[in-house]
Amino acid sequence: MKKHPMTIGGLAEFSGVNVETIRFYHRRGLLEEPIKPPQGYRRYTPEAAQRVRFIQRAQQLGFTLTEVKELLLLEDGQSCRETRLLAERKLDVIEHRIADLIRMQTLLTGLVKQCKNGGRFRRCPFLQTLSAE
Amino acid sequence: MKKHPMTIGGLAEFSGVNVETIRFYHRRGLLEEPIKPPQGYRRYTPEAAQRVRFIQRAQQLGFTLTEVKELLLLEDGQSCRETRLLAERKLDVIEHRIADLIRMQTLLTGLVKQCKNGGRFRRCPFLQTLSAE
DNA sequence: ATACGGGCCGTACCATAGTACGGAGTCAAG
DNA sequence: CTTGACTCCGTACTATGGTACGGCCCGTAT
Repeated sequence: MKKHPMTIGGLAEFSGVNVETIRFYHRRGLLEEPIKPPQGYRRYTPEAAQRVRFIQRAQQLGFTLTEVKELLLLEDGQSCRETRLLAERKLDVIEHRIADLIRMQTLLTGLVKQCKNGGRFRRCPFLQTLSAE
Repeated sequence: MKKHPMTIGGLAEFSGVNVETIRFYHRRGLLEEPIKPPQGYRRYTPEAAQRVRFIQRAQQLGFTLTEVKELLLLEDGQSCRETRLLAERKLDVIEHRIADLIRMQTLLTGLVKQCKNGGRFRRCPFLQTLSAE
């Protein structure tokens, strides 16, 4: 861990993100701008690094930055019920996405199989399917 | 079916897309611009509608417009082998995406369950997990 | 005291797949 | 022959999650 009134570069490096990403999070209201002397450099406490980690984890779970912002608000209030609702909605979205992808996977697998079986002199079954009436 | 030297609006309506989308496909080189008297209106044959359908189906299978363009080129040559390679690569991507989503789903489901079991007086387990060191 | 690396800021840009806009021209019906 | 709907075109804007740039300022080590 860097010695801790870290500069933006230190925080970025420690968090494994780009400096611009930190600035972007400030703009998006995901990360509070640390107190900073006018015309001076921002100095980050370890809490900022914790916030960034929070954001990264939430993103890994499929939350958009807009939703992460909501989660961060909820975090301050520790509203478990609302948090759960957010998570359940996200779970629905994820389940739909999985179902869509599995449908694609099934169709694609079938088409690829047809291609493999097809002789060199038939039209490509894949392209035929895409073109069909 | 509309009577067929269709205008762009007719094609769009028939295909269930926006007029601007058709124009966008022209710009992207996905749809050939039909012959048209200079200063006149574009007139589309049913082949154009078929192309649009091709694009839509390929998109439903998870191909990006850039890939759809490749598929359209392949279609003209009917190169089954290359088409299959494209499809197999896409299948890989889809499988990875499914695996990622299932990982998210598992984690989220677990966290939601913890929230349900948790009492009113503990910190929200979900938020706690996101914040953890 | 000065060099130089890093931070400051606003703004523009990336990919993706379109959508919207506005002023001018065209086409067809009445 | 006029009206109204449609089309033309280039350009700008949408959402998403950042990345890049450039001119200037700051801070620290030498």
